[in-house]
Amino acid sequence: MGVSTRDRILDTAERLFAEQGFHVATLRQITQEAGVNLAAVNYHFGSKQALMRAIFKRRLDALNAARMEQLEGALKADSPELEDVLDAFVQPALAFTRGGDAEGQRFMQLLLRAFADRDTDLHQAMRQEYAHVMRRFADAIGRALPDADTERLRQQLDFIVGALTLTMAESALKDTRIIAGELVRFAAAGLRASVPAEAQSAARFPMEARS
Amino acid sequence: MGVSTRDRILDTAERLFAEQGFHVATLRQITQEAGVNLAAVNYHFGSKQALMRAIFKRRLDALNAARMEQLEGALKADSPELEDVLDAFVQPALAFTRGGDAEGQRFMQLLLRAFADRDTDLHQAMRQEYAHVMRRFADAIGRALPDADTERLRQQLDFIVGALTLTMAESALKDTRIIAGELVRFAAAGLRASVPAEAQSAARFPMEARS
DNA sequence: GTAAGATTGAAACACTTGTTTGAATCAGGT
DNA sequence: ACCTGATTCAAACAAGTGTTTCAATCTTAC
Repeated sequence: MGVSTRDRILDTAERLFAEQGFHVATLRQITQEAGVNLAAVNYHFGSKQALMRAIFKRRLDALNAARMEQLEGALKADSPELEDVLDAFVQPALAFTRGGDAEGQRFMQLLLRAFADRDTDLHQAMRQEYAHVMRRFADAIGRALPDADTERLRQQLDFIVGALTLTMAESALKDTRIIAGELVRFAAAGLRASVPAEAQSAARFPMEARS
Repeated sequence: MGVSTRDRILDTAERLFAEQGFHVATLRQITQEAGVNLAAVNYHFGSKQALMRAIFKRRLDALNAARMEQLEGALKADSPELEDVLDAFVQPALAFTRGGDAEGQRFMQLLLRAFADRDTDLHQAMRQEYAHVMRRFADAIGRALPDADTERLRQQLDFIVGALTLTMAESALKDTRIIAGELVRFAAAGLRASVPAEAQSAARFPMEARS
């Protein structure tokens, strides 16, 4: 049978929130395009805000789970490869749903809006859910680059999040895969450059003291 | 003498739009905090939308002008230094107004919202104004890295825009200067990595330290 | 089959929004 | 002083918002 009312609302609202923003997309538009009654949103979710939270939770949980799973694979090795760690962060962002890349990009647009909306509870909730995963990835990158400064890694991870979110949300759909690969290379070089050159060579050739 | 009604509206609306977003900040709140009459907005600007456009024009013109001026200085040299070009892009973003960094950060928040608002005329206008400057910077980076692929440079510049906009909009105010420096280093390494190694060493020693 | 609960439906509610109006006030020139 | 246009002001307007209400309908279990 057809999808439940609840799911139809979730899908349609996600699309319209991403396209138009939370305050521009109205409940009347959402319920009309979803083919459900206006009151259904308040019945199933309680409020428009709660609907937004439900949308976010559904996607963010899936995204984080996919990231953690791929990260675990990358960390199997004794000294994980930096590019594999970055792949685990970037790749799931564009194909973490059964619906293919389109849904992934749509959620990136939503995520970008959430980043822009400081001082909202949604922003806080997202940052909080993000924080856990970010810490794990910062640790993983630290294992791939043992001599890097941890605090700086955290900072640079924010750069990567910004580059990923904005380019994924904005780029043409067909380019996302290529862009993801480019971003991994770009970020890997940026991260490696922050490790002091002496430390890198000193680790490999401990006897050689360079000026 | 007090500031004109028009300017008071401009300043207050810019702050509230950045803090709360275009649709959440109401004309009644703006005019009340600015200490002017409600109808003053429509009298001086025509509409709420037109007010937003005026705010954007004022800042974006100033930002672009500051960037182009600093870029011109960096391009004085025969072979411009990559870090100087990136500085010309990043530094004006956080201190391009007489009011200091706070206004700069506030506009970065506004810019982030504009990026998130695809399909609006404001987004289109911003991208269009941005496009010109971006092309100039892509060219300048191309001069600093003669063997780099132009198309890829354009792409990587988008990474930098994303990293800059999101981190500047989000970070604590006092950290912006440090972050800007970090971003320049991070981006320079990422850009250099996309140039084939053989081409690099053939050109010169690219790793020379920078203060 | 029928009672109980979950879900849908149409309508109304209370409120806020951006905008417009027309009179009152101000500024500057002659 | 006086006129003319620019600006400010309080009030109203029309439209749209999220939410609530309560009856109608559909599900499910006994």
